[in-house]
Amino acid sequence: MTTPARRGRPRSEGADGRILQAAHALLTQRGYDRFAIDEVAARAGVAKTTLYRRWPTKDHLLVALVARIQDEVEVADTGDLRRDLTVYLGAVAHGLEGMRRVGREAAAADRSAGVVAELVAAAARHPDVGEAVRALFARRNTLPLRLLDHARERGALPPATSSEVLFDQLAGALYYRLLITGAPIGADYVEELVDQVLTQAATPHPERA
Amino acid sequence: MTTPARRGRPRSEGADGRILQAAHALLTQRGYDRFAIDEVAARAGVAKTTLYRRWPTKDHLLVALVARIQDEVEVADTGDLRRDLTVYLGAVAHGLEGMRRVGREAAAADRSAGVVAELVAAAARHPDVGEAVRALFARRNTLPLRLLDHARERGALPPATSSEVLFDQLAGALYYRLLITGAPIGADYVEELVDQVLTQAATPHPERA
DNA sequence: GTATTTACGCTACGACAGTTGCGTAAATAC
DNA sequence: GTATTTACGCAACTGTCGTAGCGTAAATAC
Repeated sequence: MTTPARRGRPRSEGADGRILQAAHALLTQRGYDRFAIDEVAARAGVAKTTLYRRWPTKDHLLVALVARIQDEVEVADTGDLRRDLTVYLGAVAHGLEGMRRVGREAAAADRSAGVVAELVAAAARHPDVGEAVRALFARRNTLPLRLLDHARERGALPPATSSEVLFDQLAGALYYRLLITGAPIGADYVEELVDQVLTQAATPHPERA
Repeated sequence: MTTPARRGRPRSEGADGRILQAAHALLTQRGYDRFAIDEVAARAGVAKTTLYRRWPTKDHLLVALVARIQDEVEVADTGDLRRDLTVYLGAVAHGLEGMRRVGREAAAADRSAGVVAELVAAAARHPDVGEAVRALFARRNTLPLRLLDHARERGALPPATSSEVLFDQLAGALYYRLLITGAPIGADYVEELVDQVLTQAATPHPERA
């Protein structure tokens, strides 16, 4: 992994790290719309132009920050689908509730989707940011998707079940509440959601002749 | 509904309409981040300050626009749940795909969530905008929720089913794909989604002793 | 050594959101 | 009529994102 000895002046050692660190501090303190790029640059001890050479817009910087913050969510595959799903989705929901409070006084505790909404908008504004965000989520979702695959293989889900669609249902419900309805997504809701999906999947009833 | 004869100079007749019309035209032409408030005011023939007296931020104006654009989605309750859901969600998905293209050259056709993403961000930035958006969706969702209630009552869904949670699953899947994964939400996907939810709900299988 | 390449810091600038202050217009209250 | 209240238009201003130009610093190529 040695650098192949580029041509001109090398990039300032550690500037990236100092910028991200300063940006992270300001983001968590004030939120996305109330911190200025100029201030990030000043705190990091670099010129604003240097920052822009690395991240061409504030939106790009945001993705880099979120990708950094986002801690990996553990995925246990114990064979108890209900339990595994509840644990996993509970962790996701908890993480999202945390994102909600980034840059707000805890007292606020309103129903805003916070920084996740900004991330979504950033992805919509710039194609390359969108690509990066989608890659982030694709990577994050591989393990839970595999969890559903295994469940289907061992007969815990109907054989015709599509893991992708089922995952859309589960994750979608959480993001829908976070971003659209603003409804809370606590542990109790996650349990109800998983319960309903799996109970549905196990209870026969009329219709569908 | 006669005006109670207010005190001072009345608001300029029709200014609201002209502003909204001008803003709508610019929004559909260029998209949210590439049209300027100054330009809207100029086209509407009012001073910028007059516009700001009505909508305190660009985000507020956006909600007013979307609320205006959003056509009511028909909800048929024929007794055939699968069909009714497919039709309803198909219309919603079609509307969302339309929102995706607002302000973009048709050629682009990328995976951006477009104006919906901006709406979500606007809701996250201002508490009152969030309130308005949530009211918009609550109103929009009453009929489909009733549809699910009826289905449960006549035994087409398990009696323990929560309409709210089920609706989160369905609508959530669509918005999740629109806003997060960028995956298409065409008629084929809607059919697969409804099919899977209802097939799950009708097919017994092991697990859940 | 000199030439070249790439990054840096700095200053100035353009575009746009949103604000402020002020003079004026259009209504009601008396 | 005059006083009061509310809206309007206009112009100037601030804050912030992002860009452009330029001189300089630190590396490699020869």
